[in-house]
Amino acid sequence: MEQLNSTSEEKILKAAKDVFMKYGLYGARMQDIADTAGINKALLHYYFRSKEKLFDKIFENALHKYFERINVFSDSSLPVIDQVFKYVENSIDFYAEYPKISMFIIKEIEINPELFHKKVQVIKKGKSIKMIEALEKAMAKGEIKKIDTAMFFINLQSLCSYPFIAKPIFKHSLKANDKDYDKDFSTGKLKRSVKNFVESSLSKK
Amino acid sequence: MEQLNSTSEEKILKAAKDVFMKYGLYGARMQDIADTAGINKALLHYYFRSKEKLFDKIFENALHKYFERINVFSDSSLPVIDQVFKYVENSIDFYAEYPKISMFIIKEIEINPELFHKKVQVIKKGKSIKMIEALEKAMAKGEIKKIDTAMFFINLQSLCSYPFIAKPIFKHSLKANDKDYDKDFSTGKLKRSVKNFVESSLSKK
DNA sequence: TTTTGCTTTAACCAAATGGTTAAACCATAA
DNA sequence: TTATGGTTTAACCATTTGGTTAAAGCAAAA
Repeated sequence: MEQLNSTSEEKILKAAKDVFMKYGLYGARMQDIADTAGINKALLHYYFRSKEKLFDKIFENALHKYFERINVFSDSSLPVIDQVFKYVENSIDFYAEYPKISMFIIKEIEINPELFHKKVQVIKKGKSIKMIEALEKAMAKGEIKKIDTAMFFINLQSLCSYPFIAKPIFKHSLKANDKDYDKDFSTGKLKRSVKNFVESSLSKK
Repeated sequence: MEQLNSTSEEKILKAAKDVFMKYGLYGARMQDIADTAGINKALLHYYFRSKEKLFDKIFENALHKYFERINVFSDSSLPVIDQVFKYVENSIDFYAEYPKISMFIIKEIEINPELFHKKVQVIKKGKSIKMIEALEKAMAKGEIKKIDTAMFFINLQSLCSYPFIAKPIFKHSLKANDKDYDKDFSTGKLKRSVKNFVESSLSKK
């Protein structure tokens, strides 16, 4: 659990990430973070003056990672559909690696919307979502079906991230059906089904 | 905020639901619940002996409501696709009314999986998901495409519930695109796009 | 070796937290 | 009117919480 080859500060950040993501700002306990990091509680306050300061760092990291991912969209010469395919692959790989990140952000927005808005303004600085822009261009050129791009974006995000968020529920619900969730739910299968959705949503025939 | 025409017990349950759903078991404060209910903190312990007992009641109610919904599937003489359409409508109406319910359950499973498993066993008693059974029957009869029913179920749940969970994020992300989220994101529009997904996933041609 | 400066700790502290208690309140029945 | 029994409260209590402090470790420079 405790990585020996890392500094106290790194151990703290790792532990804080885990504990804050599980319990949120209010639910998390400094003692819990200290124990998880395998260090003294006073050392937390030596490196990060307060709970809020430490949380801030974790939350900011999560926001950066999340919005970086959501806004990557290659502007290569490939057809838009293939670019969306690529986006789906990257997204699913990302959520497989950080399954709790979107829940964490959503939960904390609910509790402290002002903090979120302030921070996101810094991160995004008026940038709009590249994929939506690309889709609208392609639509204007008649390369894809006429669709509601915002709704398409919402659907896509739903398909890519909810399976990881709700894994614990699905695991239980589907087990009753005598299927092994972890076997059924390979990211490969998910990618294929989301790509099917993209295809039927965008492809003209 | 405080409903005058309700007993103290009802006021407490309503307040506890709100506070627990927002902060979780650990993050919630009894004083906060008392204040929200507009009553004395000692009265909480008069009606529900402890924080855990009160939480238990709220969590159980949520589980019941959630699994009741997820397993309703009419066995009328309609074609399966129409039945799935109906299911989509009901689901989206349900999540519009209780947008935080799935997040609440997911979060608490993460923290206390044993409690969840114990409670769900009581609620579900070996029942498997009716929709999946119906789809498999229809598939055997050749009425619909050959699909992975479990994955279809996951996709469907994702499309129906994530938009409500992630509303705060989407609201922000899409505003940059100069669109009014609440106007764009009517449940009507969502229903239509999810039905499109159902159609293209199940319909044979 | 001694000094310097960063790191880590044990022992505290004040405030907040879940929970208790005994008394006050208040409608109804005797 | 006066018991009666459920309801509500203020005043507490023990424990936990975030946070501080002063001293101890400890590696590298002098």
